[in-house]
Order: sequence, then C-alpha cells, then structure tokens
Amino acid sequence: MSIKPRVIYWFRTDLRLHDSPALQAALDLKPSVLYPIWAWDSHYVYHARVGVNRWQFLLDCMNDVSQSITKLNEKSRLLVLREPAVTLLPKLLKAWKITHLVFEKDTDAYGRQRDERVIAAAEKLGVEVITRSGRTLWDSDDVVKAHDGKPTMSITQLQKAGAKVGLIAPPIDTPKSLPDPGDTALDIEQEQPDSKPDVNDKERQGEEKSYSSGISGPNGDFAVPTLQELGLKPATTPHRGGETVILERLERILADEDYTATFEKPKTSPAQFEPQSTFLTSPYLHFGALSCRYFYHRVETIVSSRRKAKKAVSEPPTSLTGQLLFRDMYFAAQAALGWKFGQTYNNDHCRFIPWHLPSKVDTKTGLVTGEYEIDDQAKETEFQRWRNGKTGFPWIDAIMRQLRQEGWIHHLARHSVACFLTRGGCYISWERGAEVFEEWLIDHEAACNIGNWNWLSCVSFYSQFYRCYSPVAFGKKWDPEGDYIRRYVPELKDMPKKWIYEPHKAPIADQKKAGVVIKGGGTEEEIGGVTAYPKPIFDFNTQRDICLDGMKNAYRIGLYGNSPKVLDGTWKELFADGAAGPTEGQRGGPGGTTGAEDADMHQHHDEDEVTTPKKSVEREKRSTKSPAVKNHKRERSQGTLDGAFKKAKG
DNA sequence: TGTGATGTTGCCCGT
DNA sequence: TACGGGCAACATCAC
Repeated sequence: MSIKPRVIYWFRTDLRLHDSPALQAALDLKPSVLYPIWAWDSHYVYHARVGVNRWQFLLDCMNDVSQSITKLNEKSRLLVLREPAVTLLPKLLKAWKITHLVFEKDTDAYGRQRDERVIAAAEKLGVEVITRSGRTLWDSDDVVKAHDGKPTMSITQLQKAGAKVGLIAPPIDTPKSLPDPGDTALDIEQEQPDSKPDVNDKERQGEEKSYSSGISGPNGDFAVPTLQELGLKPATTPHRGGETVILERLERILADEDYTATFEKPKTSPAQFEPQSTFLTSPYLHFGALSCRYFYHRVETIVSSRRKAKKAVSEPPTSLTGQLLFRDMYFAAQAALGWKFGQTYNNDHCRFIPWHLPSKVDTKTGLVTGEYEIDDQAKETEFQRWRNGKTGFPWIDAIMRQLRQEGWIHHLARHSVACFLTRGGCYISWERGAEVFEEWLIDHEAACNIGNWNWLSCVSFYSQFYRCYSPVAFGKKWDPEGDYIRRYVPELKDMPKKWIYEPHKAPIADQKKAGVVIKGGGTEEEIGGVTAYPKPIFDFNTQRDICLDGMKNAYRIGLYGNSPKVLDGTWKELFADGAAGPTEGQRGGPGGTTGAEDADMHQHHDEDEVTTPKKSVEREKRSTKSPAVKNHKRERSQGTLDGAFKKAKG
C-alpha cells in the first residue's frame, strides 16, 4: 500500500513554470496535493545587499508566477510563508504531512549551505528530497567534475567540460495542469529571524514588517508581499519582471532572425537607451523567469537553420549563445570555489593587488566581514563620488546614475565603470565595486557579478591590464553627440558636443551659455545660483600611469589571495618600490591594511588636486633608456598607455 | 622551459 | 568610414 505523495514545491530562483526540470520532477510524482511555496529568506531581506529596484523585480516575478499557477488550477497560487526555510520547513513538512520536498538546485555559496541544512532536516523527518539542476545550461557541479574539480576560467575550458557532461537538456513544456494545494491551515510557532545587521536599512522609509504579522502575512492569506510591507521606498526602475513579460519579449527577439543569428555583444552600444541595444534578458535569467536552456535552444535552432542555408551567423563567445556560455562559466567557477570566489583573501584564483579600500577579514573564518579599511580618506571620497555618479567624468557618471536609477546598464558600460574604479583609474578594490553592483543591479547574479569584477580588475579570468578603458574615448566611440550623458547627467544637457565628455575643459563662457558651472567636488547642486557639475576627481592620464605601474609591479610580484604572505600580512614587505596602492608605511594586515588607524599615514589631499605619478623603479629605468620618450607624450586628453611608451623599443 | 596564436568587446593613427 | 598596425604586454595552449 503506497501513500499518495503530498508535495511541497519550493520556489527559489526559478520563478517560472516553463522548462523547469524541478517542477517537472514534482509533477512526475503524481502528487495528491502540491503546495507551491516561497520561504521568505531573512538573508535576502537583511544581510544581502538588495536595492529597492531588485526587490520590485523579484515581487513582479513572484506575482506573475502566482497568477500563472492560478491559471492552471484556480485553487492554487504561490504561498509566501514569512519565515526562513531552515527553520520553517521542518515545521511545515510535519504540519502539512508532506512526503516529498522538491526544489531547484542552487550552487551559490549561501544557497548551498542553506539547502544542506534543509535537506538534513527533511531527511530526518523521513521526507524525500528531490532536487534538479535548472539554473544553468549544464549542472555546474557536473561541469566542475568534468574539469578535474577545478573552476572553469575560460570559455574554451567551459565548452570542453560541458561537452564531457553531455548535451544541453532540451526544454520541457509548461505543465497543462497543476494538482490542488492541500489545506493551508497552520498551527505552528513562527520563529522570527535576527534582523541585525540590516544592510538594506537605508533603502527603507517605513518599518520593516516581513515577519511581524505572522507566517501567513498581514492578511493571513500567504500573499506576495508589497514593497510597503518591507518598509521600502518606491522603486525607480522602468523594468518590470515576470515570466509572462519575458516569454513575450523573447518571441519578439527571435522573430528578428538576423538580430538573433548575427548578434555580436561587442558590437552592441552601451550608450543606447529607450530602447537599449540589447533585450535585457539578464534579470529574468537571474530570477529564473526565463530558462537559459530554453533561450539557448531557441537561438540554436535559428542559427543552425541559417548555417545550413549558408547565411551569416555569429559564433561564441560573442554570439547570443556565447553570452549564456559565459554565464555557465562563472557559475561553474563559483561552484568550485564557494565563498572564497567572492573575495581576494584566501582565494587561490585571485591575484593579490594592493588595492585601496581593501576588505576587512575575519581570520578565524577566513571570510571577509563586509566592512573595509579606509587606508586613505581621499580614496574613500573617490569611491563615494564614483558610487554617486559625481566623478566629474560625465561618461562614468551617466552610467553610475543609470545604474542607480534603473538597475540595469549595458555590459560594456559595466566594463567602463569597473575598469575605472579598479585598475584603470582609482585603484580601489574590486570588492567595493562588486558590492555596489550587488546592491543596485536588478540582474545581480553573484557568480556573474563576481566573475566580471574579477575579469575587469584583472585579478582573474583576464590579465591584459594594459587594455584600459578611457572614460572619454570609449564613450565617444559609441555616442559622439553625448546624448546618453545628456539623458542621465542633466546638468550637462546644454553643454556643446565639443566639451560634453570633458566639461572641465570648457571655457567659462561656454559653461555659462550651457547654464552650468564646472566646479567643486559634487557636494553642491548649485554654486552662485548656477547648476554645478564637479571637476574630475583626478587627471585621468596621470592616474592611469600610476595604475599601470602598480599593476605591472603587482603582477611581477605575483601574489595570490592564498599566498602565505597575504594570509599573514607580510605581503607589504614586497611592495617597497612605490607601486600604487595602500602599501606605504608600516601598515599591512592579512589581505588588507589592518592598523590603518595610524593617522600619520593618511595623506589627506584636496579633492581638486591632481596626484603626482609615482614611478616604479622599473619604469624609471626604462624611461632613462630613451629620453626622447619624455617629450613625446600624446595629447593629455586622449592619451593612452601608448603615448608614454612610444618609441621606447627603438 | 621555445614559439606563435589566441584570448568576448582599448586607443590612436594612418590609409 | 572601416580596417590594420603599433603600442607594451598578460596567461595559456598547441605544436
């Protein structure tokens, strides 16, 4: 005699009904009842950096999937239970007499830990747990296994490992019907999670009430929460989530066969807006409203039929499918490295560069604490001005403001601002930048975000640090008129094209005509009754030289996050040659610069002051070898590394 | 312990 | 206007 299965389907980052291997596994059980639930996770509410725009996108996806469930069974909908899964599920499994718990596998470091605890608790209660990989093209753990347990560090590696794992699973149809949910009456005690520290507190305008009205929410109906319930400010993004939205948009993308089959990412513009140059599928992929395998196969079908017809097609890595391969590469890298993927300290795949504003480390756990050292107050100011879109470089500021406002920026725009914050400008830790993106991006995916910051800062995946994005030239290439800047930096909307990328060079008369004064550090909106836009935080060309010297030196020294000298803090001895970074004086702790309270070491300088380049020993030697170099610098405005080294060989 | 090609997307100049 | 060379230089991989 077998008991009819009573199943909980636990939704997580798979907010869709189509092509869901885990949901299919649940339905294959032929359950007598199926409870579609969401366990409200306090980690996401309080401890992960989640801005209001991503909250709204998540709630959109939840509402949409709930409505889709109801369309298949009018008695059913998404049941949102206000308690974290780890404490909630053991009680729930008992209360609802559950036989099977089914969910999609999560290879994020946090997700894995949470799921291990849930699985252990469920199995102790005799509940069968079924998980399926569904977030990536291939199961990331399988990819790692096929790659000898190592993280995949290039697309070729991913493709080779993927081929060993097997074919990318074909898509699964949306179910035609869903079982009834069982009785939702609940008589269990709610355990309220610890809300401290609440890193998202600054996003709130009211009281955070995620857990205060009980497990079933303020109306006792397990409804999807509102931003209000979370005490959050209204969202500012125009982008809305949901499986329905993206499936419709996907058809529009695929209907344009030329676009789909010849897509090349580097040829899409970071400066285009309304509409953007790409179709913005990333946040839907993140929340699982769109299946990456479904997307992949639909594109592949079009591409292969065109290939047969001998029509032009693009290929990975720049093609649409190539973009999905990169996503899998980062997921498999994270699956192999776990928590340390997200930090420099103790990370054997992350180069150690003595960045400014390094993360504080808890040497007991080996993990970063979420705080950072302010090794130099001027660098903290630069960081805040970068974050707030007030660097005085309009291209950078426009991108950062679009990010904050809309929660999405083009991939190349991410490159530009990431390079600028780290190796090609401020020389500030990539971990600071990754945190800002984590908070503001609606498509924030830990694996991809960390991977891309690693890439751009040249600590991992990529090493051609001499390829440096100019905050002036790169934007101009895409948008010579400066329309993108005018849109997101309205202070400069009337600035002539000639000065739009470098308004501090505009004559006072032109500034006056444009109704803006280029002055100050971005703290004042108006100066003398005129709209103000800040002066640049530094002279870019000078700063780029400092960065290049620093990178060259750090590469030469060749430390990684797990090098003994990084772990014990003695790394600083190796950086006595004046390379950029917080390496001077006697400071230097594990992974960073503990002991920064030594006030004498803080060289506070005026915001408008231009820093003098510190040449490394190596660099000096090369310069003296060819004195002609000094008189052969290019125009400061457009300079690249070429200028400084031109003819150095001959 | 070589050599040359390749690597998702630099910039500038010359043709 | 699109493309290739030069710039100085990184890691990895096939040979």
